[in-house]
Amino acid sequence: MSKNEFICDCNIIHEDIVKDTLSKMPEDDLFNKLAEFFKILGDTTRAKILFALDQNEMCVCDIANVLGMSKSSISHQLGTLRRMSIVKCRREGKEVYYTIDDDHVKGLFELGIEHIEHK
Amino acid sequence: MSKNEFICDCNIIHEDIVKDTLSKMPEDDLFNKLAEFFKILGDTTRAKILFALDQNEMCVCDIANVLGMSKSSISHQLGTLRRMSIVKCRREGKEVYYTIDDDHVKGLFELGIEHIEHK
DNA sequence: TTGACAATTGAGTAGATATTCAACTATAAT
DNA sequence: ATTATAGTTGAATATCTACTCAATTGTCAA
Repeated sequence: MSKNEFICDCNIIHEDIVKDTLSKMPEDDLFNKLAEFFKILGDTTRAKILFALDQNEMCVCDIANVLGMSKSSISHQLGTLRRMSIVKCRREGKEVYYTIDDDHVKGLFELGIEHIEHK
Repeated sequence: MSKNEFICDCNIIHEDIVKDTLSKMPEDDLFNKLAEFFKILGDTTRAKILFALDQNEMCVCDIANVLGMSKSSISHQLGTLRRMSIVKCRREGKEVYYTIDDDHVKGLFELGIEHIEHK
């Protein structure tokens, strides 16, 4: 009597396949972290910000102008990217300059573009 | 007088940097497609489904049991994955069997896990 | 110190989306 | 034909999240 019987509304059809798959499934924590990571690029604005920062280090106003969006919305997004350690920033006078702080972002872009081109 | 003046609420601070970045930005369409692609793995349920299907071809009920979720919610997610050509299915009697139909999904998982481990 | 501008932040809002529920289709077995 | 099971689908709901707006902080210059 598996735990799933209380949550799931249907029968197991191939016991062996289900058992095998279950034995290979990583723990929930990994999937949560994975999903959190992919959500980062799963938003047009963040994708643009990161692509732009991959070209040049930039301050908030300049990023806002590149994307044609409000300073506030850009700052909010940069905040979430900062909290996730995807970007880092340094203050220089009145401006705050942002750069990418994660080596895997570029790889993600490349895979994503490959996917789009091959479909 | 750029188009952005009407949308953006702040001044360009480094004209040269902004111009350079703008010249390197791909068109919106690419970012929309990229974001759409990354959203796929940006959800715990879909990430689990795809990981599971990467282990074994499976029917809907078996997937539901592996994840401990309802048949309906799994079917809904499989529907969106199908519409995006990320998975494909074949019917065999009463069951419908799903497999992954995109070569880049595995690469995404690997990059994602790498990111998590190196942080 | 005062004014101006860059940036951040919290609250509120509107739009997106994942799950549930119920109805429905498809197939197989009796 | 009827019944049972696998799967799909649409509508409703509840949650999440991106942006706006307004207020605030930090820094520089006069």
